[in-house]
Order: sequence, then C-alpha cells, then structure tokens
Amino acid sequence: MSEHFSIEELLRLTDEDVKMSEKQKKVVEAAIEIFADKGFAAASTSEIAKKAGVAEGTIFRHYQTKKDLLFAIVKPTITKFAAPFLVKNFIGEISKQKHEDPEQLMRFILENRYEFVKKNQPVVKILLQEVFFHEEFRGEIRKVIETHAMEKLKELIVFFQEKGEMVEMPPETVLRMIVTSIMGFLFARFILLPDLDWDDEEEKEYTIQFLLHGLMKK
Amino acid sequence: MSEHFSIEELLRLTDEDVKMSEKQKKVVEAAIEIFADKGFAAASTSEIAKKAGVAEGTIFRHYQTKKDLLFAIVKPTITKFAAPFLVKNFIGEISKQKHEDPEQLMRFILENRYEFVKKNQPVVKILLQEVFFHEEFRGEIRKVIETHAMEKLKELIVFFQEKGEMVEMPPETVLRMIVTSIMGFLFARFILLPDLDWDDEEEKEYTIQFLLHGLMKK
Amino acid sequence: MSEHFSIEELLRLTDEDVKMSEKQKKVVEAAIEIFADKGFAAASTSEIAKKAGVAEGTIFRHYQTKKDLLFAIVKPTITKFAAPFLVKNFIGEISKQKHEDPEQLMRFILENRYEFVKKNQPVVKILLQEVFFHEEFRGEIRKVIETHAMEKLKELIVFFQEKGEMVEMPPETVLRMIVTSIMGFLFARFILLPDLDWDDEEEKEYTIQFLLHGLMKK
Amino acid sequence: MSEHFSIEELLRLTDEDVKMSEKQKKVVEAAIEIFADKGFAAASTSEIAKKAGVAEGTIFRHYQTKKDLLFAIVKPTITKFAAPFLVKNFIGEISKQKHEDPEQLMRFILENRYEFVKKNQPVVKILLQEVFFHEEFRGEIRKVIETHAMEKLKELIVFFQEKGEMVEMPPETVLRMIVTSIMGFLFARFILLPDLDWDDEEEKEYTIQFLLHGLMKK
DNA sequence: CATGAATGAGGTTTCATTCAT
DNA sequence: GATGAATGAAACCTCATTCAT
Repeated sequence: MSEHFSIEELLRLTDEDVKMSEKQKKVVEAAIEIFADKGFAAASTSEIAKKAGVAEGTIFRHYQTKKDLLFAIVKPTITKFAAPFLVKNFIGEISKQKHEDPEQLMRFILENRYEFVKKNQPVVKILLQEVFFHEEFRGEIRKVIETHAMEKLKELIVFFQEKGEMVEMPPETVLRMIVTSIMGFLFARFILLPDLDWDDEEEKEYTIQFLLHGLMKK
Repeated sequence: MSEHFSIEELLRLTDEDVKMSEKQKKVVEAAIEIFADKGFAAASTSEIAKKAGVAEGTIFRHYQTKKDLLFAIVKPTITKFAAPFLVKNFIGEISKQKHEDPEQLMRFILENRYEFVKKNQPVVKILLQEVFFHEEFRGEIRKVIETHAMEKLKELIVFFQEKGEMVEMPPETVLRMIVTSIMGFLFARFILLPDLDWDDEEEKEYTIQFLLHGLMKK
Repeated sequence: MSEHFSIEELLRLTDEDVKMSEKQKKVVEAAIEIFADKGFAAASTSEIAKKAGVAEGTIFRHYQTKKDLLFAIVKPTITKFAAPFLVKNFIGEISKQKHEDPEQLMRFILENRYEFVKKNQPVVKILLQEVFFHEEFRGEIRKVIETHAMEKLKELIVFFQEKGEMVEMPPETVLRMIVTSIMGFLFARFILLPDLDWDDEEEKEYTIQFLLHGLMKK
Repeated sequence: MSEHFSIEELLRLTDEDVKMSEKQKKVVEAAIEIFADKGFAAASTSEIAKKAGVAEGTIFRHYQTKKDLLFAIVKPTITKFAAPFLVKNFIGEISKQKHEDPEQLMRFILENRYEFVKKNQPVVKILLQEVFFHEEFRGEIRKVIETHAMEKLKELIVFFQEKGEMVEMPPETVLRMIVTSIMGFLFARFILLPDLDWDDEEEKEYTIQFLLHGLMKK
C-alpha cells in the first residue's frame, strides 16, 4: 500500500458503500442488525431479505454466499479499526509530535477507538462474536494489526522505556496491558453492559490514570 | 448450606452431577469439543453423535433439546467459575487473613482463576462465544456473580481505600480494572493466542505488578 | 361358537382383563385414555408408559407392537357391542317373547346400547376414530355384525312387514333407519356434545317415538 | 356481503382461493388423497411430496406446517358445507317459497347436501376423521353452523309446529332427527359402505318418507 | 436488476422397538 | 417380570442457493 494515502482517502477507499444500490444498502443494514442480534450461523437469509424488504434472491445477486455477505460487512471494519495505526505516515506524525508524552499517546488511542466503537457498535459486536469461528477474520486481523501496527507501537514502547519513563516489561506485555485495558473498557461499556448508566468522560479518565500508574515509572 | 465446605469439597460437590452413563459422558465430551470448535449454532447433533460414537437418538434421551445439552455443559461452569467467591466464609477467611495485603488478594484471584481457565479451556471458550446469544447465560452470570461475589469484593475495595492503600476510584471501576486485566491475560493466553510461546509465571507476575502499580497508592 | 353360551358367560369370556397383572391393567387404562384423547397415530408409547407408571419396555412385554395394544383394547368391544345380537338363542328368546311388539324390540335395543356406550365411552370413541384407518376393524365388524346379527334382525323386520305393521321398505333400509337414529342419538349424546345438558330419558323417548312414527304403519 | 349472491356464486367465490401455482395444486391434491386414506397423523409430508411430484421443501413454502396444510384443505369445506344456510336471504327465500311445505324443505336439504358430499367425498372424510382431534375444527363448525344456520332452522321448525304440521318435540331434537337421518344416509352411502350397490334415488326417497312419517303430524 | 417459487441436503427431534441388566 | 438406555429410521421442518420469468 502506498505510503501517501491520507486517512480521509483511506476511509473513503474502504467505504465501498458508495457503489451500492438502494436495495443493496438495505440488505447490508438488515444483515448487520440480524447478525449482531442472533449471530451469523443462526441468522437466515430469508429473515434478512424480509427485514430489508427485498426478495430472497436479491441478496445472492450482490453476494454469492451468505458468508460473502458477512465478510463484506466485517472486513472493512477490521481495516478501519486498524486504520489509525496502518498508515505509516500517520504514526510517524504522531510519534514526532507526541512521543515526548506517552500520556498523550494513550489518550489519543483511547479517545480515538472509543469514538470508533461507539459509531460501529453492531459491526464490532459481529466481529467479536464471529472471530472465534472464522479463521479468515483471525488471519485478516493478524495481517493488518500485527504486521503493520504492532511493530510501530512496540518501537514506541521501547523508545519510552529507553528514556526511562516506562516500566521494564517486554513490549508485547506492555502492549497487552494497554490493549486489554482499553478494549476491556470499551467491551464493558458498549457490548456487555451498554444499559448501565455510564459517565463516559469519567471512566475514560480513570482508565488513563490506571494505565499511567500501572505502566509509567514513578 | 453448611459453612464448613472447603473449596475442594464444593467443586467435588458440583461435579457430582456425574451419575452419567458411559455413553452420556461420551456425548458431553464430543459436544464440548464441537461446540468449542465451531460454535453452538453451527454444530450439528449428528456430528456430535458420530464423534461420540452413539446413535443420534441417544443424545435426546439425555437432553431434551440441543440447547439443553449446551446448558448442561455450560451452566455448572458458570457456578464453578464463581464458586471461590460464593462461599461466604471463604471470602470472610480471605479477608481476615489477607486483607492486610491487597497484593495477596490479587495474586490469589489471578492464580486461582488461571488454574480454572487452564483446566476448563473449551467450556470457557464456549461460554464466551455463546454468552452473546443466550440471555439465560447472562441472567445466570448476573445472578451468580453480581449478587454474591461483587458485593463482597466491593466491600473489600472500599476497605482498602479507607485504609489509604488504594486509589480513589468508584469501587466498580476498580473492579473493572482488576477483572479486565486478569481476564484480558487469560483471554489472550488461552483463547486468542494459545499457540504463542508463553512464559506463564513471568506474565502472571507482570500482570500483578501492573495491577499493583495501577491501583495502589504509592 | 357354541350356541349355548349365556350372555354372562360370553362377556366373562371376552373380559380377558381377568388374567392381567396390575401393571398390564395400568397400561391398558392409560392407553385407552390417551388413544381416546389424541388418536392412535398421535399417541406415543412413551406417553402411555409414563401415564401408566411403568417402564417403556413393559408395554412391549405384554403387547408385541403398539398396534397389538390397540387391537387388544378395541376388538373385545366390537364383540361386546354386537353381543346381544350374536347369541342366537338370545335373539331367539327376544323374538319369541317380544316380536308381537316391535316397539318393545326397539326400546330394548336402544336402552341396551345406551347403557353400553355410556359405560364404554372412551373405547367406543377409539373405535369410531380408528375404524377409518384399520381394515382389521372393518373386517371384524363386518364379520361380527353382518354375518350373525343382521340376518336375524332382517328376518324380524320382514316378519313385521308381513304382519302389516311395518312400512314397506327394503329391510336393509329399515335397518339403516334404526341404526342411524339410535347411533345418531348416542353419538350426539356421548361423543359430539357430551357437555350439553341432556335429559336422557326424554331424548330416548323422543327417539323411540320418531322411529315408531317413521317406520310403523298407521 | 351483497344480498344477491346465488349459491353458485358463493361457491365459486370461496373457490377463488385458487391463486395456486401448478405445484401447489399438486400438493393439495396429493395431501387430500393421503389424508383421506391414512389420516392426518399417519400421513407423512415426504409421502405427500413424492405423490405430488415436488420436493418436500415445496410443501413448506406454501404451508408453514403440516397442520396448516390440513386446515387449508378442510376449513373451506366447513364453510362451504354450511354455505346454503349461511346466506340469510337464501334461507329467507326458501322459507318464503316453501314453508308451506316442510317436505319441500327436507327434500331440498337432502338433495343439496347429497350433491355436496358426493362431490367432496375425500375432504368430507378427512373432516369426519379429524374433527375428533382438532378443537379448531369443532370451533369452526360451532361458529359457522350453530350461530348462523341453526337459529334459522329452529325458527322454521317452531313455525311448522305452530301450524300443527309437525310433532311436538323440542326443536333441537327435531333438528337432531333430521340431521341424523340425512347424515346417516350420506355417511353409510359415501363413507362407510361406498362399494355397495346403491340405488341412490330410491334411498333418498325412503329417507324422506321416513323423516316425513317420523316428524309430521298425521 | 429483481423476483420468489422451487429445490434438496441437512437440521433437530420423535418414536416404536430391542435387549442387557 | 420389569426396567430404561440405546437404537436408527423416519418424522417435520429450515435454509442457502438456483433459475425461469
């Protein structure tokens, strides 16, 4: 992938929605709702068709199989979820401006992914549910996340550790703590207990505090 | 219930559902394997029967529906997962002996649940996969965990906070950090990346360190 | 069959209940109830076993197949239903004593069969339901009724007609009117509308009146 | 509903459910044949499909359950069976033209229902067989027959009785005699002994004679 | 492009019957 | 004699997918 895509361009790129007919959009919307609700395997194409207000056959005009429909929905989200880390320039930019301050980095990541999950709740839910069952997803995630993003982040962690600001743990472990804490918050907030009465700003702040205390030296 | 059950006794107790015939055991084993592998909805009873080496009808002699089979497998695990927190005396004991030392408590919980998940990997995986789709599971978890265990733990947290040893956050939030960090580790270790080359003792130690740094005052 | 059986002997004969073990009796009782309720084909042996309080296998120790159980229940009733007409002596007796008076004959038949159906409601219901589906029943009925009873009754009808007391119709047709009227009453009374508030004596009287008016000359 | 429907129009009307595809018609035909032959519970959808020359799934595209198929076949017949009594004007008409003559009325009913049963033998057989097992049928019959038709007929009977032409019995009882005699004839003729060598015109005439003698004064 | 009837493989479940205990 | 676990065929029904219109 070229290194010169802007984020905007990247997102536009993965938003293939643009080329969709009205009916196709309806199909995707209905499928998202039903997949999120009862899971891929328990969802039936006829139910999707009914909810979308199209004929059963119409789905298969756009997606050769039910699985293709799932992939068309979830795969762009995998990419978009990793997007901020993907474009090397972007991380480069970040690290230049903000690496002085690991706190800033963590705040940025949390805030950023919070917004993303908030906006894409159902698809993220589908991804979480189905990642167990589809090697393709795990492969995609591995490819996208590990290869591109992790390296950069690990470099940053090592960089902070060498500056003496961050605790001495294997960078993979540090990464695990960060991801675990952030995803744990988002998971509790949006997936597990979305009906609780959350004070989002406060919880975000606590999560950052916890990470900083847990990972920063002194 | 008598107050003098040890954990060992309790676990043996809940295991004593085991008035199972040979064939029934085979069915349960096969079902666990297949449910864990492809998920409840995508698993077929005929496949389970074949793997168990029994006739398909045999499954339904013991479990009225496929769902009943799932529940029979998963529900005891929910209880057992919460068992260490359930017996009031046990927590009482802990808090008496160890409340001087929150570190001891966290070590205990982590070690304890680590062993549990290690021993029950497939069923825990099934639970994680299916908790999205079966309100019964969420209800059971809510009943078992929140009602009994959480109260006790929250009290402990408040107790530590009042002693000035623990950071000032809502106890629910502290709990979320603890659970998130421990479960995040276990999830990465056993479910998401079980094939990585983990140094378990080291990772457990880091996780504890992270929690202590993140949550303890000074 | 010998001509010297008394009715009592005949009934005792067909009441094989005598040789039944306690469990077998329970099975038959349960089967009657369930067959009458949901029909033979929709009744399951396991349901019968449960209601009878015996093991599933026990049924098949006494009756080789489910169909055998049905036959064991219904066939004696076919015989018993026709019993009053079967024993030649009996009809001979009747005709000697009562042929002066066809009214007496009709009253006797109606009263007699009324008591029988009343006492054997569920089995009669089963017979009516299943006669459509089992040639064996139709064969049995044909054998028992037509061969033995009908001839005698037709003779009687011809006898009355020759005496100028009864309308001139084919005796089969007269028989149809009698059977139809009596069975129609019993069917409405016990099977179709058993919950209505019947004045049985009155309705029996009307039925006799109707038959007499309809079939007697003058 | 307009008051000007003739019976012919009405029957055509209820037949106009017939927006059936070729295959659907085949399914219904096959189902009628098999239901009539072995009863609803003992008929299998796979047998119906085979006889209809369609895939088994095709049945369930048109009828959600096997029971729905049964109802789709039988319910219109219940309505049609009662149709001649349903249209108020029709009975009104009859009573105006023919109430001078109860004989005319009975002849009309017998003739009319004779033709109907003759044309709809298998479905009527199914109805008779299944009415025992499906409360829905009994409910439908009650609704259709009792509510609409019976009242009118009872009024007529009372009318005849007041004119001194008909015997003094409760009108329900008179009705029972009429229905019993007519249905008894039709049942014997078409269901129970259809293979006998019937002289239909003669038997109809005898039935009428029997009813007239039995119910008319002098 | 869209439809929806049709398919047929496969799903879960029921059930009469057998047989070792 | 009685039990009830086990069977496996067959029941009803669902569903992704195809294709003529």
